[in-house]
Amino acid sequence: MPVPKGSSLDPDRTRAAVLRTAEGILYARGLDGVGIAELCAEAGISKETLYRHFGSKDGLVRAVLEARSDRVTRWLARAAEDAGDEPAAQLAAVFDAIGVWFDEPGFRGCAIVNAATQHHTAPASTIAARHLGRHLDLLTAIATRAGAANPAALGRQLLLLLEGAIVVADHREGPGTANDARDAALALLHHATRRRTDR
Amino acid sequence: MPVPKGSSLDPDRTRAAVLRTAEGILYARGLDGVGIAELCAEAGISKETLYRHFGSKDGLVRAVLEARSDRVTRWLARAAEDAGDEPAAQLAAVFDAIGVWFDEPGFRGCAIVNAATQHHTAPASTIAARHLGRHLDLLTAIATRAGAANPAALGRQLLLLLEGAIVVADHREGPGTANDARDAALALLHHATRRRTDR
DNA sequence: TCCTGATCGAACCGGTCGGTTCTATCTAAG
DNA sequence: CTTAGATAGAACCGACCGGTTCGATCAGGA
Repeated sequence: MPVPKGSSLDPDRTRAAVLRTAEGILYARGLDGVGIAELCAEAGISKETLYRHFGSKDGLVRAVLEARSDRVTRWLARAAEDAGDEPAAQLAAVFDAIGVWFDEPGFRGCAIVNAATQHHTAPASTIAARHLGRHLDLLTAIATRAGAANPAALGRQLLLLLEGAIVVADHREGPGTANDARDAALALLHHATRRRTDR
Repeated sequence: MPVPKGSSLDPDRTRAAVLRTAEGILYARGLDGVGIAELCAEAGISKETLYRHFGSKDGLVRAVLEARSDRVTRWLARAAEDAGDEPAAQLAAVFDAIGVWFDEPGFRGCAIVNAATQHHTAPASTIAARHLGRHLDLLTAIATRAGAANPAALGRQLLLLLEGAIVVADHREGPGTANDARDAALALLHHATRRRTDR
């Protein structure tokens, strides 16, 4: 038996389920590649219910992107944590994690960056800027713990590798992109933490 | 006096002008952000003329992206050539060139990659893969001339920096992105060409 | 028991889309 | 001069869009 017409058993559960469904479809087909009618049908709710929950398609997109950014950020931070206390190991773990992601079926690049590319305006662009900032924070923290001479600069360089790897993995063949990024990241880390007397 | 109704003075000129106009609008507003009616109006041609020249909106997009890829590729290669014979100087020149590009008003990231992100299908994705391959060729050539131990690997790493810089410059504030990429690129070059005995 | 509110399903709205076709008109070649 | 081809401009097509509204239906609380 499908869903009856009356009140849902749990509004928060419904909302979360809608977000999860919409996230998958919007990621796979793009922000403009799917209409709200189809999103509602896939999520099993009516347009009126979606409208009350999210106000508009833009509101739904905003909620989806924010949830996704939160989850990705936690996922990367967790990957670093689980790699132990060595900064170099943490950095390698981050790039190994995205390597696994690249190989997953349906990989289409970073959903938040893609959204900002499609709608170069709020809310997507705002969320994307914050999303990159979160990645930068993680990488800069690793650079700091590694004792880099200029942790902020190294963090920004590592961010370039992270985002570049996602773009290249999305638009080019070849499974080695994450490994290339990891090698480059470790080389930069090594370079930035090298003692002056080693030169 | 606008354009009369009869045959154009030069079909090739007209086609090139349409491509130039369409490229600017499609880059600024996105593939789905503008209809062919507006493109025709801006280019000063009728829909029927555009249809005969390009067959469809997809055909127009393909022609625009191919022209853009050709031009960008020549522009980067020229930047490297003009920097002299030193591989390190050529590499720095490439990233300095994109730094100038980042600061131009209306910068919106790489038009080809953006298009492939919006329409994750042919022709955009095909052209994007080839576009990245062209960049890779240029960077690998520099790595080879620099005497890198593994020029192919270094080229791929440099490509990550190039594409990452474009993405970060597009979606984050701050004017130093190209400099960060250049510094990282030179560090990687240095690392890859370092003699074993220097370690 | 009887409301109140949430929900579905469907119809509807104005607008835009890519694409097609028609006619009047102009140019350039024969 | 004649004619074949290219063009502008406009109407038109079916489809889809995001968003709104309405009635029927159902659950849970008073």
